[in-house]
Amino acid sequence: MTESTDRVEKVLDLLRESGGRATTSRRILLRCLFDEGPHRTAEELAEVVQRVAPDVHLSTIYRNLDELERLGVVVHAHLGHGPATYHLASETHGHLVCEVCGGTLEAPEAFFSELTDAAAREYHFVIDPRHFAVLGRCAVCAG
Amino acid sequence: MTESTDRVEKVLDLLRESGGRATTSRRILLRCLFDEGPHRTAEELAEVVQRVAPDVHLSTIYRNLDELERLGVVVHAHLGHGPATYHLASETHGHLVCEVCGGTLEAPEAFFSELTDAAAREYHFVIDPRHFAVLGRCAVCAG
DNA sequence: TTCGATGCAAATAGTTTGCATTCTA
DNA sequence: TAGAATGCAAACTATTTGCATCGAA
Repeated sequence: MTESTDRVEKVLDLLRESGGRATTSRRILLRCLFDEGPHRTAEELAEVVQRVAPDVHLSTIYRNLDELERLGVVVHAHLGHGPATYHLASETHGHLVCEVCGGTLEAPEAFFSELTDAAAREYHFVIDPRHFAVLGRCAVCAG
Repeated sequence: MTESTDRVEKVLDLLRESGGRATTSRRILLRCLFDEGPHRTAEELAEVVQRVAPDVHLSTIYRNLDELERLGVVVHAHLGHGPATYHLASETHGHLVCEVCGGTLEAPEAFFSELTDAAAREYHFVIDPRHFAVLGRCAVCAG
């Protein structure tokens, strides 16, 4: 708890340094991001934050997530058809999402290195494997 | 022209065989799909169709595209943040989309074969490289 | 003449924005 | 006390749906 509080305050310092302000909603949101698992949608995060501070509006969550993304603290990814999910930039990985059951597998960035190399070689294209999901069928649904 | 008309009629036959009907809007939509380039959003397709038949509604385009996808004639892909794009199932390929300029590169399915093999080997996951775009930065924007 | 397809309006999901108010630095 | 952040309502984009009507088989 104390450890994650430290990390929260560190990000709030970062926020202040860039001309921003440390607010209650940001403090609570950051604690959620540090304490809870990844792959949370803005709506899910809002729900968790609202258990502590019911007045924090969903649009504030969106605005805060945008700001934190601008600072490089969080990133968002699109996993399939639904809403975007947000997680800490430090927990960086790619996603394999099942089109059938919606299940998500995390794959380390190294897993994409061959594709990344090939794209650079053949297309001079720099792949960012974190921002999108690779779709397909998981072991169970592929049968 | 005659050639694409033949192909259109072939799909309309398929539609009839599955209990559906050959309608004007479907005939025009199919001609657009066969004649125009790939990566067209429902809205773009509606616009092209409406040049010929102004009364065809966007919701009809969506319903027709759904039906054609169910029959395996077209597929849709999500290229980054915007709307989905539709193209013929016969023109199957993956997409590299630049996060900065939005430019799209098509890559043959073979380009993803190493990743596909690795996913099968390590996660028993069957990748479908066509349904989602791989994001990153193109040669120019990575500069 | 039946039942699938359509046009239209309205609903929906996810996200963004304008604006008056509140609160941090 | 200046200006950043917020709450709220409303706009917005992409898509879906309900329903009366129309049209293909």
